[in-house]
Amino acid sequence: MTNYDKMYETNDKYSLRGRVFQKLREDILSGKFKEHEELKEVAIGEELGVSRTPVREAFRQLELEGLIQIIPNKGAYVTGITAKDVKDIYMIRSLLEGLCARLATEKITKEQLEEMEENIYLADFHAQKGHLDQMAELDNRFHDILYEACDSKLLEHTLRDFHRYVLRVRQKTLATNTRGRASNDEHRQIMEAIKAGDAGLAEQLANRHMINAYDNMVKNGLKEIYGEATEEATKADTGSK
Amino acid sequence: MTNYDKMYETNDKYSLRGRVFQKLREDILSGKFKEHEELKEVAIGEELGVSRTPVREAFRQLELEGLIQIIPNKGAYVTGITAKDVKDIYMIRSLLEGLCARLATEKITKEQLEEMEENIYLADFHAQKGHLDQMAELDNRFHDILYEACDSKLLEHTLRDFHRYVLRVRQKTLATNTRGRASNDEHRQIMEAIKAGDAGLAEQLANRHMINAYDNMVKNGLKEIYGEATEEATKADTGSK
DNA sequence: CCTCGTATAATTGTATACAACCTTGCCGTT
DNA sequence: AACGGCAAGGTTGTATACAATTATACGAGG
Repeated sequence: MTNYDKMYETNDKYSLRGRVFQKLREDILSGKFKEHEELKEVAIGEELGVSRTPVREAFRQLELEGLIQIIPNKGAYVTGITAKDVKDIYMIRSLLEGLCARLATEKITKEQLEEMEENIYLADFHAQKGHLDQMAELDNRFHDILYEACDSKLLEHTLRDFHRYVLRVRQKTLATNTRGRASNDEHRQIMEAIKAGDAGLAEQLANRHMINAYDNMVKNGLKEIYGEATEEATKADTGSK
Repeated sequence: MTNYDKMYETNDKYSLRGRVFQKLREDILSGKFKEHEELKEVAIGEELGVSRTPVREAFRQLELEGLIQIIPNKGAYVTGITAKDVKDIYMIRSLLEGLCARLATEKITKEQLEEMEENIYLADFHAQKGHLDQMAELDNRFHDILYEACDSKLLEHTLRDFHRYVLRVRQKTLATNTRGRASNDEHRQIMEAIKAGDAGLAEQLANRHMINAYDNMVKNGLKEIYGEATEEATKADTGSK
């Protein structure tokens, strides 16, 4: 859950710790740091030109976000995502994105709805052109709009957490053009349901959207990529008891 | 979401930072620190006999758990829970506890089921006697068992976070004997559905259980207690822009 | 009497020094 | 050659010192 207010961002923007935190999160999610890689305080501090203190504090945040795992007196390691984790996240997200869409139907503002339409329109264009990077960006933004529109700081923050968490995996699997197009069609349906004020339908569609996204990932070989991460993770665990 | 592994606990148990973190969390949830109260690093450090460093790191964890809010260069303040927050949490929990019960139906172990039965049996006893403290404790434990039984570290951790978060409120509102008894009856129904292997029913019942709990809170005057927290929170926000 | 500015105190942010712990590799023993 | 202990190096944990920022109080000016 963590916190869910704006202070958070200002906090991250203007303090060294915040900048280190954001940098490291970015690097982990983008895959610059690989799974189970060790993060050393001094090395990162030197690289960013700061002392260990802000680095350590950033580590604590990363740990709470689930991106790294800190083993006392030993080190900080990038956490691995197992195939089961991804499955669980999509199960949870399916329900919560549904709830979010339902709430958004009542609370969405005119501006948000317009940005959504624009987003879908643009995504159509990029789908035709085969611009995968832009597609991914627009997909992120679509869900972000939805999160904002539900008018629940808590739900918004929770969904954002989960969304961020699977970014690493999604980058590899959404990169198929056919799914990108289908996904955008589903976005359109959700948007139309919200526009029509049909909260129940919007919920159902958002629900389904997640399930489809997951099914697609499984089809494209999620198992092969992250299937064996489980053993390594457990191995790391036993080492510290 | 935060992290969801066991290291977490060992981490908290054996390090100063961990102990400070647990102590402060305990104190906030138990109400020793009131809402919007300022937490000063040196004062807490002296009280616990540690330096500022572990206190600061504990603060970062508490912030990520949503229990305090850190305003840069200003201070750390205990976050307030608004009535809307509580409502949102129960909406989310309703879905996720349902999912949890559904999954648990497939995955629950014999030992867990037995502990559940014992829990309900004991709660019946304490309900008769009017032992409110024990009732609350057993209620916590019932849900914990369910979280463990769903066999999803992620869902377990997420639900635990939310559950912890509303503890502050629940302490005051579950303290009515009639609700305690009704709640335990609902627990029994959920348990029986799981025992019978009816995942759909278990999900529905757990779903309903949360809604009932929330409705009861509203009836018992949740609004009056936490209604005005919103203004104070926003006031605190604007001060830092 | 009120307002604004400045100086001082208090508090957090960061850097660094020291302590505790873990890892690693060498060496001696078996 | 294999095993175990011990020492040295490295890494994290904690404490403390210093810098930067913010709050407070006091006084000058209107």
